Amino acid sequence: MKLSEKSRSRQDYLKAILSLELNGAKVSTTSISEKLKTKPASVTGMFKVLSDLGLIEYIPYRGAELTKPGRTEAISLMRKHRLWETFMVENLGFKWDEVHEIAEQLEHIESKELIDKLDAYMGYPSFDPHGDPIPDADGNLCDRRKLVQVNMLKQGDTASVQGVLGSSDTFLRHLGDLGIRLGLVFTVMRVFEFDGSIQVEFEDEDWNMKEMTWSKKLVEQLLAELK
Amino acid sequence: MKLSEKSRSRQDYLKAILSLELNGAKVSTTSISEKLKTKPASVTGMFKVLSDLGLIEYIPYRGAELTKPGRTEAISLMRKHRLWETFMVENLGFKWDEVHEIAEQLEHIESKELIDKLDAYMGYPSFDPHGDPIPDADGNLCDRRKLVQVNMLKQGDTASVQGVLGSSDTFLRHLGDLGIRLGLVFTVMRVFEFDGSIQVEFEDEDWNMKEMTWSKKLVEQLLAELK
DNA sequence: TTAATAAATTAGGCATGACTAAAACGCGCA
DNA sequence: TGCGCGTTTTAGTCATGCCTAATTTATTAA
Ligand SMILES: [Mn+2]
Ligand SMILES: [Mn+2]
Ligand SMILES: [Mn+2]
Ligand SMILES: [Mn+2]
Repeated sequence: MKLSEKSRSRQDYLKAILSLELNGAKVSTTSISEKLKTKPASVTGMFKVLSDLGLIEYIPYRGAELTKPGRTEAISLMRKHRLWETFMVENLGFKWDEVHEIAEQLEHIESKELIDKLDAYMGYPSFDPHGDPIPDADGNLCDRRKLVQVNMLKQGDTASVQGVLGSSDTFLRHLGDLGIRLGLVFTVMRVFEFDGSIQVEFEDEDWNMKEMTWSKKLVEQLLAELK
Repeated sequence: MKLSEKSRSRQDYLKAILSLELNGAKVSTTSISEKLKTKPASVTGMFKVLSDLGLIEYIPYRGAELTKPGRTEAISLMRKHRLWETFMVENLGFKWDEVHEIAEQLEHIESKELIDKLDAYMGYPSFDPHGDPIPDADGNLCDRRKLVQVNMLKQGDTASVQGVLGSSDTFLRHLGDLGIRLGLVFTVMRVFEFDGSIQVEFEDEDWNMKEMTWSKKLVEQLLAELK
């Protein structure tokens, strides 16, 4: 077995494992195969490779866990992913639903100098366009901003959109269609118990006050910061 | 054979073929294998693949030639390579000898939107940090700036450093060691017939006039624009 | 305690893109 | 015309990472 080899595939597995661990979920071959759109049998094979490389602790039929080096690598990938996303949105003018797939590629560029200089160039941002925290150059990961799901808000609350749960492009695109963007300040006018939807009021791009009703499904995935 | 597949390997072959064609050299399996640090037998294999994909015209024992689609793809790679190099030097503060290897990775990122927005962000630069022209979004490649090799200059000529021949990192690093950078304005004081070296005068970073003797090997690879 | 079921692993293949060694080719020169 | 040598291709392997199908294991319910 050739040690010390990096590869896009291995790195995507490490990232997927980290993501499940951060959610407190069990890292099974099935859960990983769903995330990466492969098959459980393929995951078993990769678990062996990563285990031989010392990047995960793998007990057959029991699941996997990142080792110190594995976690370091995974966090570095997360850092790169989020910094590139931030660059694309803040500097290049992409919308927040357009950058995930491209960052999925950019995160594999091997150069610590590059990512650290990009970080400095942007002034060391703390959060990516989806509200997720960006690990610093030493791999320190701060908590997600103390945000609340919008469905927890009560009538009269004023808050600003600061993130989303998950990273579904269709959801982000839907938000875009409705004119919901990061930083949008809105006030909860009414909460409908019947279907869990809420009526909100906010200023649109043309400075006009606008009323809108957000569905239960939408507000459950939308994160905001209370004013 | 799975058509329509992109891959880093195939793309590097296309770039290597384009580079040889632009130099007017014959595209043989040996020449490509030297450029890519593979073996001629491997090149034969890849020539077949690229030929099946319609990206090159390949006649066994005769060599290869880019087709229209192949050339388009290769020029797009060249565009991406040079734009990323420019970004790293102009925006991130890299030196011109540090960016080639990283651009070798970045050029494979698949996203026309990304590279076009990066191009716009930088104000549509025409030349990369090594003086090479950057193809535009439609694949139009203008000529290299009409530069002269420094060994062709005569006593009393004043010129500015605008590029290098080839892309050897050791050469670029050597230039850096001597304080020779893009845009440096210098005057030829003497030309030594004996060994082809020339004595020049220029202002260093601290605004002091500085004299230096450049070797024949150095000035042959250094390109400048006459004032 | 055992049987059924769901999850995970093994076995066997395939595609890509490298490699080495051996055979075939093509071109210049006698 | 034909020989010789350097170039190129072919043949056969290997590593990676994916797949499907068959088998094994863990867990849960009877
Ligand atoms: Mn990725
Ligand atoms: Mn993100
Ligand atoms: Mn490359
Ligand atoms: Mn260049």
